[in-house]
Amino acid sequence: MRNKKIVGAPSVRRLPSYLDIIRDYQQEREGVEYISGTRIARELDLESIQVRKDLTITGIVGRPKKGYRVDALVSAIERFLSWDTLQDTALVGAGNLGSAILGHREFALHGLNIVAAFDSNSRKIGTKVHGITIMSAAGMDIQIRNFGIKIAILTLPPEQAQDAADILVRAGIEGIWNFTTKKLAVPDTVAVQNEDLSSGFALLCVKMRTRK
Amino acid sequence: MRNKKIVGAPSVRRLPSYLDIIRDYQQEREGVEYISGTRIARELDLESIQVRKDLTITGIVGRPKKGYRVDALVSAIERFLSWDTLQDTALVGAGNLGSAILGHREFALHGLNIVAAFDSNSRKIGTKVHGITIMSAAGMDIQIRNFGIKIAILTLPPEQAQDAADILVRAGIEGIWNFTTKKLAVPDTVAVQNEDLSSGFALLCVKMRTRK
DNA sequence: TAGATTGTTAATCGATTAACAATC
DNA sequence: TAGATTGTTAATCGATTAACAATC
Repeated sequence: MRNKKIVGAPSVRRLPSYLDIIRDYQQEREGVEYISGTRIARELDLESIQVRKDLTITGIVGRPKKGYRVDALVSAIERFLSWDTLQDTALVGAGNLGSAILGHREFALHGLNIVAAFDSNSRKIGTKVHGITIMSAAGMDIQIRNFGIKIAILTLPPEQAQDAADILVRAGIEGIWNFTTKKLAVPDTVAVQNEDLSSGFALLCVKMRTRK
Repeated sequence: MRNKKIVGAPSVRRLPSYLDIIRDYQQEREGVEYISGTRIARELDLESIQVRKDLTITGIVGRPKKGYRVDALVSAIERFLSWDTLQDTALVGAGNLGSAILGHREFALHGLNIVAAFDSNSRKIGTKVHGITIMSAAGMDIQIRNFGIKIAILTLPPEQAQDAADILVRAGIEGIWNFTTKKLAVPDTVAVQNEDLSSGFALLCVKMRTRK
């Protein structure tokens, strides 16, 4: 039987923010060995029990009264998220959003390493965006196989999303971070994470209305 | 007593995707009067009961056997999200991510109208990004009052986030869409929606690992 | 030691799903 | 009419929070 220990999505989503806090703490107070769940919770305005519960999924074990070893905790979170080695990634669609993602330096702290970028617009091909040369979408499958890339970021017009996904899957991609509004049809061996920017804005609008 | 009917965040988050589907349908089959929850669910790979339940929060009433009136449904969702009139918004921080948001045309379909953009980098001030002139952050409070802007998008370096938030609150901002990693301290009359891009990537990484 | 913190087990809360009568 | 769909009420599932013993 499989290691079918299922972890909750909300917990996984909070881990990156914990990681940021812990690293800040590590830098501010160099040499400090322990950080408590209570402190992480305070910084993020959460309940400490939630932080402790979330951290258990990484396998970290703390010490009563002291907290968690700072370096061990960073390692545990990184390992759990597979961020201990940078994930080589391809960006597909170098428009506004794609370019912004290419230039978002903070992603390097979160395990993301974009090694190739593709676009079908011939005027963009060969140009550099934030240090990465844009390549033709025509040779995408070969390049992805050559680089051995397993993750793709989809930031192209919705009409092209499914075609691109098909090519990516055939090229051996195992995970797609989908910023388009289109639902993708892929084999269930391929993980898809849909990112819908407007859902957050919708929530903000409703919060504002109910606050009055 | 207040109209304290609290609606769930997950339901609100799904509404924009329903809106997209319904509008597509409206365009593809012009003149069609009804769309069923079943159909929306199929497009998005959800359960139809979930779609029906979500739609009730907008106040829409459907007709058994037929579904929901297409135009009434669009209106109901838009009204519920306050997207029936475009929300005038200020963008604070015209870096990579900020510029991408300025150029993201799809937001206009989701109630978002960016009417002013600010940056503290003097080399950017006065230049145009996607048709919007970047203004000096120094005069931000006055401009925001003049424009009567109630929503701000925060896309600047984390160190500057709290200071900017303080200015925005004093300038009469009622909602902040926060793309920085910093937790903001604001009066509880001000709504804040935190957007953490790396949380989605974390989830993708974990999905990929547990899929093998 | 006393007080703070962890980690486990139980209780609560909220969201999703199921069942089904009402309806066109 | 028969079959599809809505909307309501109940059941299930999962996430958050509470309580508390163990520990350093």
